[in-house]
Amino acid sequence: MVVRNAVLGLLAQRPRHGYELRAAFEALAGGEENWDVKPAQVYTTLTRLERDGLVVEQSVEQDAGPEKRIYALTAEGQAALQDWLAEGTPPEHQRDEFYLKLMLALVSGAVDPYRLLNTQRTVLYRELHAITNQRARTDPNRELAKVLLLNKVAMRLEADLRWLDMTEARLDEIRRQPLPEPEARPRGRPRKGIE
Amino acid sequence: MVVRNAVLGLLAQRPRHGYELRAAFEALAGGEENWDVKPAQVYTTLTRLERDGLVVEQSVEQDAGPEKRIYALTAEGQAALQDWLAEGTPPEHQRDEFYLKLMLALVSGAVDPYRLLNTQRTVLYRELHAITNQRARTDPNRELAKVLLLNKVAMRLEADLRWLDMTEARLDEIRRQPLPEPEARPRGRPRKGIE
DNA sequence: GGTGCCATGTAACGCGTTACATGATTAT
DNA sequence: ATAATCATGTAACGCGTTACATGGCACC
Repeated sequence: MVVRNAVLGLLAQRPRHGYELRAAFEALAGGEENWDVKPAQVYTTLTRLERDGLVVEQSVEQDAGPEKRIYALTAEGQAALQDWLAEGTPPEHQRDEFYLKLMLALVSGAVDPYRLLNTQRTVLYRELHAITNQRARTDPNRELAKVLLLNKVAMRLEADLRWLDMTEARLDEIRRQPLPEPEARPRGRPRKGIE
Repeated sequence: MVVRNAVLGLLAQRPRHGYELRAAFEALAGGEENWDVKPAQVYTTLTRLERDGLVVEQSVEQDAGPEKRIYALTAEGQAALQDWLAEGTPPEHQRDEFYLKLMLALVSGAVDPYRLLNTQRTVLYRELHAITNQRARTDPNRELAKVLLLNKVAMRLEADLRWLDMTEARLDEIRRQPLPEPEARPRGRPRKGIE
């Protein structure tokens, strides 16, 4: 969904061909080490967008090199882009992988939960360190956008690290708790009216 | 990937059938309002896990009701689970949707970036408010795990809100900057040796 | 008899990845 | 030559969603 709309946004700026879209996307998203879009995705996305009438193949250029299929936004495409930009962006799912992993470690008993927390702390610290270094090497006068992105990532990592400490302090309490057993719910009794 | 491994974790605790897995997963992950796994995903996941030898169909029970196909972990499945739990969890992609949206608003000129920031601030505040209320209604003695999850989400939202303020303060500077134009790169000249 | 829960699936599609395949141009 | 960049795709698969389909049981 994000890539699809990003393609629309870049075509709103000016018509482009697939290869160019890929490069432009990665430049905006913070470089290929951060968000690597595969060619296959770009071309299939363009095919679907054309099929859905959000984009048209404007022309095929060929100036000393391979042919370039140039796409442009349609009115429908412009509208779709505007809708997407106007919408609020839902805080990308609290489908939290690490939290679940910790819970599964507790119920399955397969690994030591304290080891899990320590491993994760190391991962986050390393990542934070890498991000901080990268930020220090980035010139805020020429690449302010990138610095802002790095700040966002760093702030999230710091929040997650604080959470790890908090959670470790409470871990013994969680272990003493019975974990939720949903199959204990009574059968066949409607429960809608209660809530 | 997460659901797949979560299924392994729940089967490590004890053999279960699909419907039961779904309920158990949602109980662990913080309720269906937070992470809703569709039946289709559970059953297709089980099929693939069985095909890959991580899980076997142990038996088919039928005690006064529909039949239940009960699955159990294999040794391979146990090993796969342990690998997953032992691995660090990569900080789920800095593929940040809102950041990209903001950049696209700037390059496409389709909407006012300040409006974007304000909309997002409202979204995050509302979400934070909802989470805080939910946390206040949750008994930390009976559902400590859920409280911890809510804390994590709240801490991230607070970090994102602080970032929004920071970014708004810098927005005029970003607007004055030329955005990266990757197609300005010279053609056909190798660039690996430079980096 | 209707509603709602228990329990199982299939089909079709979107998004994303990996691997494969082709062919032109340009720098060394 | 050969390596790298420019430029386009197809095929197969995994994950996830929506929609559809089936059937038994329990409660009112």
